Amino acid sequence: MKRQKDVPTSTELQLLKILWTLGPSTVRQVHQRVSEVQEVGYTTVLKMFQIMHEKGLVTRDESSRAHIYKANYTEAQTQSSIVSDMLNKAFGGSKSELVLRALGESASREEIAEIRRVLDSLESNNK
Amino acid sequence: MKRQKDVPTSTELQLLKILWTLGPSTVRQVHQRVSEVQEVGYTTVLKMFQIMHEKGLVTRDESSRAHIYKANYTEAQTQSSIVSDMLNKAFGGSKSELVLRALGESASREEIAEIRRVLDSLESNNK
DNA sequence: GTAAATATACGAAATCACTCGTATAAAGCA
DNA sequence: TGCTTTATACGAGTGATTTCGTATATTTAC
Repeated sequence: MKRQKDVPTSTELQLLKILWTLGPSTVRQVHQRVSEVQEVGYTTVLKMFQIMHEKGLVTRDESSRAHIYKANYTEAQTQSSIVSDMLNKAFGGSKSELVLRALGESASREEIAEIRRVLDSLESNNK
Repeated sequence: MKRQKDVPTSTELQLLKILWTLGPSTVRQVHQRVSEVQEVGYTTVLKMFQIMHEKGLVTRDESSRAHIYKANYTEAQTQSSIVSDMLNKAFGGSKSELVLRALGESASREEIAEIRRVLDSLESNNK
């Protein structure tokens, strides 16, 4: 079996997003951010980071008392993993079908134009 | 919180795919299909369908002894749910970023052309 | 220098996904 | 008729995710 690098769960992704925004952060900093939106215990966030650390989703600097956590993959890398996983599981690898479902029903003229620009740029790069 | 209709798990998706291919089927029929690829107990598949029935992912006809299960959503509807869920969780709703990640690195000229055709067709329909 | 605040570690509970074994009932057949 | 096959129901166990409380250590503040 081809072993896909583990895709982060929803909760993990939520925390990673904060790390991508704030940069390397302490648990307290991240907890404060999460708390603006949702009530959650400090130790819950701590535990999540410990687990994410075990999984290799984050690295940490333990040199000060409050450990500093850092995302181990960029947002782009993580998004690529997620899409690739979904492409295999739900679309039989068909990228055009994925795009069709992403846009179907609700694509604005704006969004379509934006995607054309993405295609143009990909095509000129991959000469 | 906006309640997203529940997205099927990987295992559920695997069984749904078989229903989409075979049409309404008994547990035995689906189990036979799954067994071609992977060893799994009959009652495991049965239980999965019972759970999927509770969740509303499938309906069933109980008029004969062997119940006949039927996917409650089309493959296209399910793919749309999955993409929409992912779009929210990982891409902040940005469809163009999703496309970029789906294609980045590994898009063939072929695939890009196919996606252009999808865009053309969407644009002519949504006049 | 002692009390309060703040840090990590750890264990445990709740829930879900997935697995299967066993009980029981219905059908098929010799 | 009675035995084998085949169906559903149900309970339970494992592993992963997410939650938090408590223990303990360190730092800060008075």
